[in-house]
Amino acid sequence: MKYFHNDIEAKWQQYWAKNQTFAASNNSEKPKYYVLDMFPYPSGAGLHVGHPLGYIASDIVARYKRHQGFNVLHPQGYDSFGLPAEQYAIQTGQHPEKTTRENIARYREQLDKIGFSFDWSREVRTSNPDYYKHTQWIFIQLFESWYNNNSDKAESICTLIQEFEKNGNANVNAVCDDNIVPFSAEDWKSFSSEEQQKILLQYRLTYLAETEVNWCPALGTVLANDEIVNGVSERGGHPVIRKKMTQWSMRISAYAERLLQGLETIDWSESIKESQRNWIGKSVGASVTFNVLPTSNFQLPATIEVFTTRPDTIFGVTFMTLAPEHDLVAQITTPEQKAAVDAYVEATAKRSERERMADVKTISGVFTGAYAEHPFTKEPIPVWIGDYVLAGYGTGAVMAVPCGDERDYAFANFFKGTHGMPAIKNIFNQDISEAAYGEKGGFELVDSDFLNGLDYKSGTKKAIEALEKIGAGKAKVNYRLRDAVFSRQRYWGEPFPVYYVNGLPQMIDKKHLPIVLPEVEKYLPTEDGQPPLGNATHWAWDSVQCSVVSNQLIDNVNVFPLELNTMPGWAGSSWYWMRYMDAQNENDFASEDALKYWENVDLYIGGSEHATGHLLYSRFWNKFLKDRGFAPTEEPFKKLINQGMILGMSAFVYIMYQHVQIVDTSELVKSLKVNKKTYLLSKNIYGDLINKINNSEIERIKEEILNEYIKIGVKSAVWFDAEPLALPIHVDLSCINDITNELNIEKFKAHPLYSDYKDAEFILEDGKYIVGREVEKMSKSKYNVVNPDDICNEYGADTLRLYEMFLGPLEQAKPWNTAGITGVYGFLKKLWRLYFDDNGLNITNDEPTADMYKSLHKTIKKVTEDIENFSFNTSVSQFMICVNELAQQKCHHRAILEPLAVLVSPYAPHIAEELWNALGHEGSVATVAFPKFEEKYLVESEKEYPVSFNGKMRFTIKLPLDLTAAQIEEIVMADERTQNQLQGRTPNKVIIVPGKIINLVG
RNA sequence: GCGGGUAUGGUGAAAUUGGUAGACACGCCAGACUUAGGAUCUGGUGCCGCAAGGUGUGAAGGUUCGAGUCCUUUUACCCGCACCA
Repeated sequence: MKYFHNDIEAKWQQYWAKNQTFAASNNSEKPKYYVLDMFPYPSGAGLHVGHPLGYIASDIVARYKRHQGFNVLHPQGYDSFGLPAEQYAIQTGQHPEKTTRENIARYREQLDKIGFSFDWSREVRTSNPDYYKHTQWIFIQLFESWYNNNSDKAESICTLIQEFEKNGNANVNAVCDDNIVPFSAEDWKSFSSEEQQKILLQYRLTYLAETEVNWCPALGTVLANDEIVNGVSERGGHPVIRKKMTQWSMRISAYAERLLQGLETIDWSESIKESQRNWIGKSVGASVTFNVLPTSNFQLPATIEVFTTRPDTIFGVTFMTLAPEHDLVAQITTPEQKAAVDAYVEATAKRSERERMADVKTISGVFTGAYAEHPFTKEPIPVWIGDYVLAGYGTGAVMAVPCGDERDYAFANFFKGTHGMPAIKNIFNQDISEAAYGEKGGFELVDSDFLNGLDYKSGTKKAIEALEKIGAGKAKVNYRLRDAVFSRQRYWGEPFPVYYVNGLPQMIDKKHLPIVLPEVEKYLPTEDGQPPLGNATHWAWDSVQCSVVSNQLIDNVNVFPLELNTMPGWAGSSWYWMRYMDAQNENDFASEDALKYWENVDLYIGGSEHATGHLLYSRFWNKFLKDRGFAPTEEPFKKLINQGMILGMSAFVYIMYQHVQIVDTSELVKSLKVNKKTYLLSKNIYGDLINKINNSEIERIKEEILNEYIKIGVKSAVWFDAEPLALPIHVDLSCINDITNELNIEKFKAHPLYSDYKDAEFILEDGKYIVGREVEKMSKSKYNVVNPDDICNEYGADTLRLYEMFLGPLEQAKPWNTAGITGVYGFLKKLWRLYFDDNGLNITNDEPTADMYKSLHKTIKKVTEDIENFSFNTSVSQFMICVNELAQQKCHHRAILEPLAVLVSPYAPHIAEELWNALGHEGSVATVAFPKFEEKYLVESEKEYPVSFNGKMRFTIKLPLDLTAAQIEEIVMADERTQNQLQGRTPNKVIIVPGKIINLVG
């Protein structure tokens, strides 16, 4: 009986689906285990072999845990709102819902083929109204909450209103907007409802505010900081500019410290934790206020607040610098400097974020003409503006201490001797003639009044105390983490459950959710620049009927306009793991019982590209929901593993055209295109060509080409080698033999992509056309994509699963090479032959030999340890060793092969089910107890000792393990091979570690 | 610049945590069988050398009886962040 993977796999996939084998129960006596994959965005391209890598690993863990007696939750779903479907809709007019649905169907088909043990009854789709109704609800909760620094958690906005009514805002210690105006309880009560709403917006965890946002004109939307990479949009690489807009924001900054501290409690890779720490960007220092001295045009009292990590250098302040966008710039600039300052501010505004970033080395700035007063010395300090100071960090202003800061140093030197730039003050007992002294140690403060003689630590402490005493500053912790912009001017996203009364946002009550995405004719922004939802004709809120009605009914009395923005891509993915716990719940995002039972994710596997975005926002929402009593734990993902990328092996052919540049003996002939013929060079011929090696084929082609030129009238042409002669182009993998790297010329010529080369001449080596190979990222445009469906059809899902694991450590990037797959395929066939011969089942009930038990138990031990350590590649090796040994031992013994079938089932579930059934068992192997390792089968009585001389292994000697070191020494010294090695010498030292090694020194 | 990571045969990689470097595979070489297949099986395969032997984990030092593993210095590549005050 042969191993037919196709029949077996189809059969068991149907069985699992029909019997709901992997449906998790929410009421179980078993301990719970929650294994989660980062759910995919269903793109039109479908899956390639890189995508399932993490899913296979998590599936192995899920299946293993079931064997270990856990109630396992292993769900899957789709992050189905997003830009690509919408861009496609804009181009084709096709509704994104339709393309998304089709893409999901294709994904599902591909996933099913690989035999994952997902509980599909819990599938989620973020674009499904049944799902986003809860996303909208969470948004409302954020709106109805504020962050109380005293309790260090989010609280209902009601508690804030009560406090306002009782005591005004004097005692409120909240994370809120900067420009809070103090008011009393009486004030609050006297405010109109609208005034009260405006004040509350300054405290809410999601708030509407005019802020500087990243606007991407090409995508027609704003983007969050994590959606911008190197100054351009992450999706599509379009430029991004700064723009002031009224947008929804999430007060994630309230959670900065908890997001940072929480990292200490979770089992994530150090690099991801570092990324998050970096993104949060905590710095400890002080805020210092400087009074601005009056000038002819500016008399009002004003202060500049700065943040510094070096309050100890306060006496080194030589000047101050404001960001060009700083609010005070316009007010304090003197008439004499106005023209220069205006010009500079304008020029800076024009430069894109990217230009400003690319151009870090150029120093620029202008003196405002104004002076601030040093808090201690009362000396006037000139105030400059410069674009090296970022408006978005700290207060957008710095106290410049050139002797201790590289950038201040460079700035001071650049403007040295110009109006408004004093000489650098040095407050370190260090030489700063060449560079600033940036270290936080190894110095003593000088010329620093009461700080003289102190170091960084004590100087900082004393400076802060002194600043507090005179009311000019205080200790402060600053975070780089900014509040996250939450509005997108796009169609394909969650609508906000928000309508506007007099421009003030009102939440729609929970019982009217979901607010369903309206139909629009066009997915583009409206002509007057409104987001795509501005095209909807049925998009107004009737606050009496409590339903969405036609825009024509808007009267701003009962019927109001609805929000036109939609939520960003990360809204739906910031809580989805909780929905899986109770995916069918219609009233709540999940029931209390379900949340309490499943708690959080035990193992989360996904790509490292989500290091800052998804993982930070998810932790934020989880913490918020925890504060408000809706989420069970402080951190959502206990352990995180990032799978490495599977890279493609691109193939290349090398084209040589005839339109190369050649030199006429009398004049230069520029890129004459003869265009008669194209040559395709085999890999090594191309190599010879670029290495300028004489090769008769190349010489022949050169001559042919030269002859063509001569035919069109070029006299006595010679080859000009400096020109690029040939270039590589990607060739589709379907046209090559993966093992021999030989091009199938017939297939290549027939391939629609390469019709241009039908008449090309193929320059072969040894009668073959060999393609070049290179490791690159797997992508459609590089024609190096390997489809898992093809692998499943040819070798089977079990082979695919084993091979993906066998490639190397899960977290490491590694190239895919289909050629190697025959190794694991052969292993499965060999495994099969332990159970079956040509006549069918071939199993004996005889007692196995000690060797057979040893092979089995060695494997049980290794595989168990490997799964616990997520070292899946080494278990596959161990399976191979085991099967090789058992084949050698002619093992057909039930007592060995029964546990072996269970052992391989997490990795190769289909064949395991088939073997388990062939052995006479009913039903699925999925929850059969995992074999237990027993030490007794591995106990050895002898050991093959390596015998080394001066650390070099010379021979081995087999000795009983119960010998003492002295006995071993005696036997080894008596051995003639020892005497050969020693040649009469006596070793100075004999090192014997029983059970390990023997080493003779001297 | 800062932070994280990686480096071992022709290739993917292993190494019980300081104890026989290269397990397991791919590829390659040789052979058996054959319905001549990209099947199956056997043996070999780090490099130099006919061999004895030498040499070998990016490089250079060090600790140790013994180092891929620990320490110091250094190089290359990958990933993140980047005028963060």
